[in-house]
Order: sequence, then structure tokens, then C-alpha cells
Amino acid sequence: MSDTKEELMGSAERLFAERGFAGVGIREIARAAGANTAAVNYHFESKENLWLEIMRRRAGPVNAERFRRLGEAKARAGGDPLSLGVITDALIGPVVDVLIDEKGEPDQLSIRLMTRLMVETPMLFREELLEFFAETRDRFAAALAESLPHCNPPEIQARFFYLVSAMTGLVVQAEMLSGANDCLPAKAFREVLLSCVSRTAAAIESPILANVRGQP
Amino acid sequence: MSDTKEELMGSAERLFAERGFAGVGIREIARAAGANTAAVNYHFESKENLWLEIMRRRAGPVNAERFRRLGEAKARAGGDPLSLGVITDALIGPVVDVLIDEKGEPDQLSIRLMTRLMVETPMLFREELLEFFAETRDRFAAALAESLPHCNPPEIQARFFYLVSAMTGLVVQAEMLSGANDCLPAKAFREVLLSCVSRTAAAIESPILANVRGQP
DNA sequence: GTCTATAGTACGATAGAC
DNA sequence: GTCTATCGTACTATAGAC
Repeated sequence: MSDTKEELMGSAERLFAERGFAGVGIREIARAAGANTAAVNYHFESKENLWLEIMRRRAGPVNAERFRRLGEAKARAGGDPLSLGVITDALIGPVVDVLIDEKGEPDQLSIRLMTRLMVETPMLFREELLEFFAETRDRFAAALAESLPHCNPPEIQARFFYLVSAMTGLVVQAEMLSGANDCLPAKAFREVLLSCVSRTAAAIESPILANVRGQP
Repeated sequence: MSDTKEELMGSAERLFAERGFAGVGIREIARAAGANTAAVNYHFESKENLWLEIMRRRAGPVNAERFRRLGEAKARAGGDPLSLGVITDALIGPVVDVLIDEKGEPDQLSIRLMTRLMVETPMLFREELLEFFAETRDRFAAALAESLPHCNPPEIQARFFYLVSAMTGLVVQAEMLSGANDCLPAKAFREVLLSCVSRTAAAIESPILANVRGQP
């Protein structure tokens, strides 16, 4: 990949993270990369495609790590079904790792970029999103079904939905958490996120179907 | 409030829901409302202010219902601390209700609007957001502390963070759930969301601090 | 592979008529 | 309270030189 293309993706990530897809123009992306406006269209064909390339470049390694953890856990388990904790960690753990820098503190760029990617991609590129994550969905739904043999497909789907929604909330609210200096030191950022992963595993253990107030 | 102002807020809600703050121009908002561009600046002073007025109008009743549920539960409990399930329902239940129309099916406009409001407001209007939700934060953090007397402030804060992040994920992913016709009928939409509320209550019951893989 | 130049359109805000 | 008209700026995309 050419230097210019690399630079363009870098400045696009920074700007998209701060202001979202519609909030940034290709002129500004090119200027920040020290390139010309036309270079964006040459390398990416369109602004839409630039967004998708960023999404794939960021989400690809996350999915790879998910599959690595799932495969490793399966190897360790022999033929036994996996625990829900292990499945939850394999799905959400790799995302949490992206939000944390090498010192264990919040990585603001990644937090904001992942937030934008997770919220705006479904609205702008529904088809491409579903295609890109089809394998992840299928493999984790299958793992859940194996670990919950007494659950029918809607129950599996409801639990998978909880996993995805809990992961999404973690990413979106990670920025508020990183900016809250109430009584949480920056060192606790990672601990709190990891505790949320474990809590999510506990949440899908529960066979709950009714709500706490008791309505049907 | 004048008819024109009402119309402008309505069309702004619809357009912001679809394309976000930066994705919509005041010209288009005015056109959709059958008014002139200048009417937006007359009634709201700026596009930013229009967004904030929409946020307050949508979030105000949600907060009111939260306080109502919390107050009702406290009255019912006498002086005893509330269960975590009741606190969770008081905080998240009113948001879930907004996502569902009178037939119990997904309300696409509200789902998308709440998503945009929850994700973009913290990034664009951090100060105003914190001020608007200060009372909610304080009252629910206090209720949690009363119900978890053995927890220190960071532990309370970590649980409160989980509540907020689970709620955020529910809203953001509600759209994907409403569009998934795999094996979930539209009638199940409400059931799944409510089951997520109960699961979240179960999640914050847990005294978990370490993650499932056992690292520090 | 990167540039200049430009086409065609949209942006937010405001001044001033009515 | 709502309009027209307009300022200055920004937008995506493309054609064509180098």
C-alpha cells in the first residue's frame, strides 16, 4: 500500500472518530494527510468506500482474535460444550482490548472510532455489515446453541442479542467512563471493562424470560 | 408553541434520526416542515440548539418516569433498600417503553432517534448532557449504594456504569433486532428487550471482579 | 500516482421586507 | 412570525495535465 493511501486512512480514522461519517469532508481528510482531494477518490473510489475499508481493517483483526479464542477454547474443552463465560470472553474480550492502550489506559481514538463504526455502519451500510459479520454471527450462535442444548432457537437468539448489545454499550459508554474522574483512576479502566464482560456472561446464564415487575 | 415550531421539531426528529446531526441541513429540515430556512434560526437560534431542544423534550419524560418508578418502589418498600431488579427496571424500563409502539412492535423512528441522541450528544454537547442527567445519575447511584451497603464507591460506580452501558447497547442494537426476521416475530420484540432488562439486573447482582480467563 | 482546476450543489447564518 | 435574498464557505466527484 502506498504511503499516501496509508496517510489518508490514518487521517480519515482520526477525523471520522471525532465527527462521524457526515461530519467530515474528503477535502479535510486529504489536507490532514498532506495529499490532494482527488487522491481520496483515486485510492478509495468514494468516501463510502473509504469508510468501509477502515471498518474492515479495524474489525478484521478483532474477528480473527475472536475465532482464535473460540478455537483455543474448543481445543482445550475436547468435545465438551464451552462455558458461557468463555464464549462471552471470546466475543467481547477482543473488542475491549482494542479500547485499551499498551499502558492499560483508555485509547481515546479507538474508543471513538469503534463507537462511530458500530453505530453508523449499520445505518449507512447494512448489507455490507451483515455480510462482513455473517461468519462471526454463525459461529458464535452455534457455540451458544451447543452450550445451551435445552434452549430453542429464539432463546439462543435472545441471548446472542444480549451479548451483542452489551458489547455495543461497553464501547459507546467507554468514552464517558474514561472521562469520569469521580473516584475511578485511569488504572481501573481496564478492570471495569473486564468486569463488565464477566457480568455479561452471568447475564446470559440466567433463564430469565419475564421482567422484574411481573407483567406478561 | 407555534405550529411552525412544532412542525420544525417533528421534521428535525425524523431527519436527525435517519442521518444524524451532521447529516442533515437546516434547509432540508425547514423544507420538510413546509417552512423557510430562516424559521429554524428564528425559533431555535441555531442548529445546535434545535438538537438540544429535541434531546430535552425526548429525555425529559423518560427521566420523569424513572423518578416515578423509583419513588413508587421506595414507597412500597417502606424504609428497606430496593432490590437491584427494581432499580434496574426504573432506570432502563422507561427507555425500553419508548422503543415500542402502542401495538408492542418496534417504533423505528424512536429507536433511531434515541440511538443518535445517546451517541452524538455526548460527543457534541458534553457539558449540557452531564448537567441534564446529573439528577438521574445522583439519584440512581444513591439507590444503588443503599441496596449494596457492602460495596465501596468504585464498586457502586462500576455497577452504575454497567447499567448505563447495557441500556445504551439495548437502544443501539434494537434496530438490528427489529430488522432480524430470522426466527423472532415482531411480537417478540418487546419480550426480548424486557428479558434484557432482567438479565442486566442479574448482571449487577454478581460480585464479579476478575474476568473469566483468570488474569489479574 | 498525484496533481490543478472546476462543475454543480449544499451548507449555516443573517439582514431586512412584510 | 414568516418570508426572500444573499454572504461566504464547504461539499463530492471528475476531467485532464504531468
